Amino acid sequence: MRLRRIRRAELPSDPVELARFLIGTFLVLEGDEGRVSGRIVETEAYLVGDAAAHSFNGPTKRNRSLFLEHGHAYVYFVYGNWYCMNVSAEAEGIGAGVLLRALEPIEGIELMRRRRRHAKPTLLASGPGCLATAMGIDRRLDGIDLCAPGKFWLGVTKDLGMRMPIGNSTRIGLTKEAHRKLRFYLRGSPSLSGARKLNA
DNA sequence: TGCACGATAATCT
DNA sequence: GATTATCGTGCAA
Repeated sequence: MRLRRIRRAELPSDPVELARFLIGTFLVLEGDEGRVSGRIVETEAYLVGDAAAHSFNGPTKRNRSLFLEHGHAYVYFVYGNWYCMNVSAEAEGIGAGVLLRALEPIEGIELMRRRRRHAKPTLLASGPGCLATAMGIDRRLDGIDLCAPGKFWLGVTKDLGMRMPIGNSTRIGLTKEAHRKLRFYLRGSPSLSGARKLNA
């Protein structure tokens, strides 16, 4: 599969549009242990003025990457055990992001399997914490420009723009703003997280 | 104190 | 097989 780096001008600078756009694109990390990549199949948008968004209360040391120009990585540590990542989703200075929740492993499946132990191949990166573990994403990647030359980037194939069956549901694991339907997923993907009825 | 989580166990169909 | 309950873990507010 031939992947090329995405250009920032191709990325929507609106969280909902970006969340939809990223479905079917690829996340690539050329790490010390090898290259891993996967097709993004599940995302969630976190908006300006959204009480569930990490950026809601303004920039802090932790969340400042959310305020970078769209297309940068925001990596954070949660629940004492896992990392999760967002793609920043607005103009510089505006805090919003798209959480990457699941991807279908493409390259480096053996490496992902080692990191994740016993998971089934399709489920190696099913869930935001699993995704980061399988890919080998950690704090060192926070703030990286995913559109710039480097080892961590967003890729697309020739069929960028092909229509895909994208589903929409409520976001997972929230108490605030739980009713908003800001989760997007590739219908029929075997790698989705979340309850069955959310993936209809 | 409360999480943008995940694994295991318990409790269903 | 599928959904629901519980709990550990470290850090920011």
